[in-house]
Amino acid sequence: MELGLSLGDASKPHGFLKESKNPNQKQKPTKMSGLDFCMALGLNSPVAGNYQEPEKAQENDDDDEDDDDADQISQGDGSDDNHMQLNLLPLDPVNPRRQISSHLQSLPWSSDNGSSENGSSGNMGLPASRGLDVNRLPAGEEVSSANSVGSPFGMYGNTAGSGNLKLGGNLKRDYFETMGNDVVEAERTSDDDENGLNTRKKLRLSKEQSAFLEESFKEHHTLNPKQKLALAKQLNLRPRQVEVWFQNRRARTKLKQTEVDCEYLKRCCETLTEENRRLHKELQELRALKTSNPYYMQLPATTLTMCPSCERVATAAPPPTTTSTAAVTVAAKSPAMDSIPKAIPFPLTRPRFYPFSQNPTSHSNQPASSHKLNVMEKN
DNA sequence: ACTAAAACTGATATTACTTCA
DNA sequence: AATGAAGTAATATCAGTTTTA
Repeated sequence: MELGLSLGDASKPHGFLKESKNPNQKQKPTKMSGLDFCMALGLNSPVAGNYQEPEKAQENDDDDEDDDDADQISQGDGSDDNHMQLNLLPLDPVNPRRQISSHLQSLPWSSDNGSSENGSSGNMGLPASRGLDVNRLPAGEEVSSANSVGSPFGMYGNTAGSGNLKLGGNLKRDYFETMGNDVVEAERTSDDDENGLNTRKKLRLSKEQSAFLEESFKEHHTLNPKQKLALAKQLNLRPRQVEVWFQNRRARTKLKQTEVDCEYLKRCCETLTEENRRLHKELQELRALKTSNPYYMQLPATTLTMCPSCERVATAAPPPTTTSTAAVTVAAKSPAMDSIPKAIPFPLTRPRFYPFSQNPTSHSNQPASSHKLNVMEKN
């Protein structure tokens, strides 16, 4: 197996990435010239899953513990069996983000790989932390979760899925996160290599981890990079796992909220439907009243009032002393009554003022037909 | 077989930076 | 030299999907 990846390094004849995507960038006197991006790998082993580079990276980490500012990594044991070379960009003093990326690439990859034993720790009885050491990160720099852990060499431990480096889109995330997964994968399946298992293993979070994440989620639904790293370290997880957990947790919250909203809207719909049905019934009563009492519409002015308690329109003549305001004023012989539609379009809103408001309980249980009709004759 | 959850993928928005007119 | 527009890269987040215990 042999993989090569080169950007702009003429000494590496990997032609598939020689040209920049952006034609403009080819014209730029870029700082990358001379030392761009170069990865080369030669593996004689037919089973790439057997690749043990992460452990080597761990050793390298131990040796270079103090070399935090290394901006270039060359990996490889010099043997013919495993060729590794990784030349990365120097730190860009102008662009912090790129500086971060470069710096992170220079971080000891195996910080997450070395100790998988379940040693005790002071963190909630969880295994001893093997996460990324935040103290190694430059102060003030924000680090994305995507590339904060994992070794790029781990990707070569996965023959099934890796090898086709995607360009564009979430290149960096895909690139480093995939490799991060593969690192863990290589770590986890080191015992299963003989089975050729390269499928991803899903880690079930422990109850303690989930509970701690839940508590954190109660405080804030999103994490800044520092919080993410701190949580990851505390829970002995990769920052990517913490990030994914929060993403899924937000999705679950949103889904639940959607269900609640849906239920509420369903109830609203039922209520409105019932009200619509009731109003239709009242309308029929009014029409019946109109036909049964031909003199009714000859009144010069008619005031129909609605009971505030039972919300029905009164249909009987009012006592002479009634002075309530009109809910609906209908001029006699006016086309108003005739203009009441046969079918009331939905939604039908209820009247917002109740002329019986002074004493609504006196007739609240009376049927609509027995209600008093407040008719105020102007003349 | 089903489900919940972990993980992945593609799209999009934002921000910072570089280049160029 | 200053400046704004355009292009690019890095990053975060989300919606949808896949995978797995």
